[in-house]
Amino acid sequence: MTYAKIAAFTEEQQQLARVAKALAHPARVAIIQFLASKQTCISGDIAAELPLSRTTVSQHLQELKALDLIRGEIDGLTVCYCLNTELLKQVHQQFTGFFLEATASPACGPADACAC
Amino acid sequence: MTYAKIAAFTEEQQQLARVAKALAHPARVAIIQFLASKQTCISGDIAAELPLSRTTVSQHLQELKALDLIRGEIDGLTVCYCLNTELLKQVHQQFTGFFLEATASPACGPADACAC
DNA sequence: GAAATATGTCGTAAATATACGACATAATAT
DNA sequence: ATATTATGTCGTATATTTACGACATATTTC
Repeated sequence: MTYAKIAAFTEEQQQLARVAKALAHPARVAIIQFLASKQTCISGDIAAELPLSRTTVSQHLQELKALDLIRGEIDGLTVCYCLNTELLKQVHQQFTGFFLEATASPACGPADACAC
Repeated sequence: MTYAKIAAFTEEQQQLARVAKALAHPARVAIIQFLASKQTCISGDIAAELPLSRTTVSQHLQELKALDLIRGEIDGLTVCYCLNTELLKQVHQQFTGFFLEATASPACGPADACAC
């Protein structure tokens, strides 16, 4: 009965954690950066740019696609991936809200600790 | 020889992924929000606020502490945790840079796909 | 139609993460 | 000194992630 107490948290917390998890591997960060750098939507030869096997890259792509952060359209033989910039903007706002909340309080300084 | 190809990515990508990973579980998001909500730095009775055992919460706290996102000072019997707001601000900027980069290109719209 | 090409899916091995009970430790209280 | 309290650490069971080779599928190209 171990594991998966995730449902006990708020939907907001779960949502933030889900997106954070999508960014929690350098390969997925790199994929998003790569897609952003290309004006045209590049197909799965993304794999050629990364130090990972094609299969593994495909797996990472599916994870990003599952959250709808990226989209893929079949174009003949190749698949054309692109960023869902609308969603990414929403996610950015979500993170910003979280960080503003977290950095609002003075709390403890950089080197010293707190004084409770 | 499987696993851990992480070193092959840039330090920037690894750093972003590391922080994202720290936020990749709702419990850790909740912990940060809880610390932010309290003016005083609350000790480990954070566990009482979360639907998890004390041990598990302690584990999550250690993960956040390992990245220096939170700090803990021993105050007699209790440990006084607090947010490292300075670092959180830096992390916020880092995420903002990433998201701005990712949302800069027009790419594909919300419902339609890309046109390569 | 057959060969080549681009992808996705499946199976699987190894590494990590999650969750918690049982102990160990240290400090306060009695 | 002893009991109580607050924490951390260890061990361990289970779930998930990461990584990749082997196949299956679909689409061009010849």
